[in-house]
Amino acid sequence: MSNNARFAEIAALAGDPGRASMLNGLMDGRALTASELAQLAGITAQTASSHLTKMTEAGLLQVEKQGRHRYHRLASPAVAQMIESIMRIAAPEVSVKAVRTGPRDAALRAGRTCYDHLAGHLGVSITDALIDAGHLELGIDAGEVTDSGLVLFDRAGIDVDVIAKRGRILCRPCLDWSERRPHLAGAIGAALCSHCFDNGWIRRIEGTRAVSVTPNGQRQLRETFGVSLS
Amino acid sequence: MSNNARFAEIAALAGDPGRASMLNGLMDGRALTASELAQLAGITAQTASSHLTKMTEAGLLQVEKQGRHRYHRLASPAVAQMIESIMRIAAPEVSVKAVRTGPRDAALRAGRTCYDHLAGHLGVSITDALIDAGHLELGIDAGEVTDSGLVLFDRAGIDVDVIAKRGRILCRPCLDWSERRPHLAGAIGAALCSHCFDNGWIRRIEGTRAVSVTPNGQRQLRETFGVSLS
DNA sequence: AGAATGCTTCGAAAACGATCGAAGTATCAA
DNA sequence: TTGATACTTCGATCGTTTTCGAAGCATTCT
Repeated sequence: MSNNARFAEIAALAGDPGRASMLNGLMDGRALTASELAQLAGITAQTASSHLTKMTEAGLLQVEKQGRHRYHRLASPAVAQMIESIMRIAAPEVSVKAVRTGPRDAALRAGRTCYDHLAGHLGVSITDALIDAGHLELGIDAGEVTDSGLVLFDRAGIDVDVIAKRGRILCRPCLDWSERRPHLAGAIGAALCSHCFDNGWIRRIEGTRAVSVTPNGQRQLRETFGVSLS
Repeated sequence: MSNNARFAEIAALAGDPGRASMLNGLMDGRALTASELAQLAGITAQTASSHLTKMTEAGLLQVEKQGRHRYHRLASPAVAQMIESIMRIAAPEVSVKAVRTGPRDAALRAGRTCYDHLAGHLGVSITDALIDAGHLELGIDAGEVTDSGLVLFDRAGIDVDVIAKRGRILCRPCLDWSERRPHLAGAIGAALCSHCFDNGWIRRIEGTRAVSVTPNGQRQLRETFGVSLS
């Protein structure tokens, strides 16, 4: 198959509403069953199954069989990045009189996971606080944790040395589609996200990839990282 | 229109072989006419016109009318990045007994432009030379020009200060689909590419985005940047 | 003015892919 | 073993999209 045909094939896979919904649903890095994905996309199990087969064969997804369940997840961070980059083009301009499309959407804008790190107002706020304090440098395409940042993370109980050894880029920016500004991604972004979940600072809003900040989380984020969520 | 529907719409646009060819043809940042794009994609002018209209309406392309010609270009670097990210997923694994699919393909692998910077063996070789000499640090997701690199570029006649002020990321990596390793992109990558063209170090191979290195270019690249093209 | 070029619009034919009901396989539970 | 759940495969239908010939409009050339 020619290179170009394969390009079109991959893009076309993401270009079906049903499949797009499923890919979106997997953007938080979780592995979901075929039924869950079917419901999420609003299609029958048969249709979903056919879609999932195609996407798996094309290398977009990975399946893990576990008893009578089949867990599907994005095949790699590269796939998540592809989805993000499409989302960035697809995200409507944030107009002055932007239509708020409902409470569910508002929650997503407030805070959500993006593959394995934090996004939305929450993610950008944390990122901004780290940059303002000189712990982080972040552009649209590249980023770096400063020495003071390394100290800070270490003090917070996030062992950067261990994380850095996993052969994954430590620190990279990810352009937020709702805020249209970069937030922290990469291994350190993922570690920070886990840390927030593990310590009960944030909690997932059932059935979505939106997250809410607990009162304790709000305090801890302010005290540890200087984050103020307006 | 829901967010998800628009995502699917964008991806579907890239998911047609004809349109994919055209987008690929525009990846070097040039603006091409509708006829050129039609020929490139191997379709009739009518079909191309319909495709181009759709992509322009969706915000993927920009048109510039000039007399009886209509020049089409990618609407933004973000679109180029989206295409790159899809290409990264679509690029077949480089197997040991990879099939060389012809001389035209070989030329592309040897050297080409990628949006506005250099890619292929040429691009990666330059990038490697800069990294080896300590002028550049580059990962898969992030990169930085070192102090010695700044001096080097300045001495070569590339004014980094001026470039840096254009509000574009100075230095970022771009994963090469043929070499599957990062090459230099961002503003400095674009400047370096222009510099090579302007000084006659490289020349575009008519009708493709492949470039050939002139004998003088080969010498200059070696002397200035320590590049050895094997 | 008349002819040629570049491109778009219209309309019809053909191809393709999504969808779901029905039936089949695998796993689990009791 | 029996029944339920999770998922896949098959087959037919139906809607969408691509495609290109033909005709139309705009611009440039002579």
